[in-house]
Amino acid sequence: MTPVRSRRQPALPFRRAAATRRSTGSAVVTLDTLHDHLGYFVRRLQVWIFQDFIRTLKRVELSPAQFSVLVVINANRGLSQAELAATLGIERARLARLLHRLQRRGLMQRLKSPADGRRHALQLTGEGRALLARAKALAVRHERRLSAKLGADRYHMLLAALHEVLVD
Amino acid sequence: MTPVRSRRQPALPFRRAAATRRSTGSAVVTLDTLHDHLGYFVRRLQVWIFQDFIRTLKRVELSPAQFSVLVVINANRGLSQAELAATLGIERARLARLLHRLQRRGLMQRLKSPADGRRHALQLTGEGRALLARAKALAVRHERRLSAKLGADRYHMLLAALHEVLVD
DNA sequence: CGCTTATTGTTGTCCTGGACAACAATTGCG
DNA sequence: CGCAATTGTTGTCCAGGACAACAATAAGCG
Repeated sequence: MTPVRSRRQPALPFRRAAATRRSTGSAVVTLDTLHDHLGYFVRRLQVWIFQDFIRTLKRVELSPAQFSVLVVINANRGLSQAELAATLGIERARLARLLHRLQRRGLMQRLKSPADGRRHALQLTGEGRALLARAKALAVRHERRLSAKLGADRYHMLLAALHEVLVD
Repeated sequence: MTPVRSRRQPALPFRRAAATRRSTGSAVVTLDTLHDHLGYFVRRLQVWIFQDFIRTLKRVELSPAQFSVLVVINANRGLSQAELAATLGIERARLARLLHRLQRRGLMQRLKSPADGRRHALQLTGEGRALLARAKALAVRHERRLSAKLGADRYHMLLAALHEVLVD
């Protein structure tokens, strides 16, 4: 039940000598208690992932957020913005501006829902689907690089664990 | 090896019925290939962690970045800003402004390094150490909540895995 | 020693993103 | 009908990442 300080790790500050070794050689900086904060490492990993993702999808000029938006619209044609925002955990306000840019690029359309005058039925254009196909192929490459960084075993373990926790 | 099964678009994959169920009841939105992207889940987890961390440390008014800065300074007295920035993966420019605020709050000091006139030797003030102590106690509570959300087993697994990957 | 290069901290600027409020149009429902 | 809720939109504020420029200082090298 005690989250910090599992039984696997001997009490505490002994191995804490496991500090970050700088490239300068002898200089050593201790992370101290940050070692016991999962959020710190999750953030570091997330930064790495985003940087690699952006670099890999440079050719199609899609940010992680834009990519996820296109994927979900493509898989759920006619989706409303509120549903999309709730699904991806994006704010409605931000999604509106995000879609505006994608629409100006000719990647998707907002159709007025015949049943509900407030809703926009979202769908990709042909161009959007074509770009998304290219983007998905690049995203696979990114994912492979991530798997290589983590090690295939750890990669699958993490994916399974987070899937189990976050997919309701 | 292949992390993503690139499939065409049969719109609704079979087992992909593991879609997000909206509170509205019947409406189901598919994440499609996002299920195969670790970055998506890492980001969702990171958002959750930061929100809980900020809420938990509300009393001491410390952001995750500020907290990490104080922890590392406290554990490495006399550190320079460049070293601190490199350790935490923060940009020098951003760290300068960040420290400015912490200094105005009286939590830390920049002392001129006697050996090197360019460097600032960073150290916490008494007030800073006191606040950090309170913050650490709160951070432990946050960590417990995170462990509860993930499940203690998964929590320790994730921490060990990321530690192994990201601590060089 | 002098000259050039590197490092350190700082400031400015641009842009993305999260958070929140307000609003018009539309729908749902008592 | 009349009022509350929903949807999409816009405005604003602020944290944060990225990048350039700069002065002060140090280090390397002839």
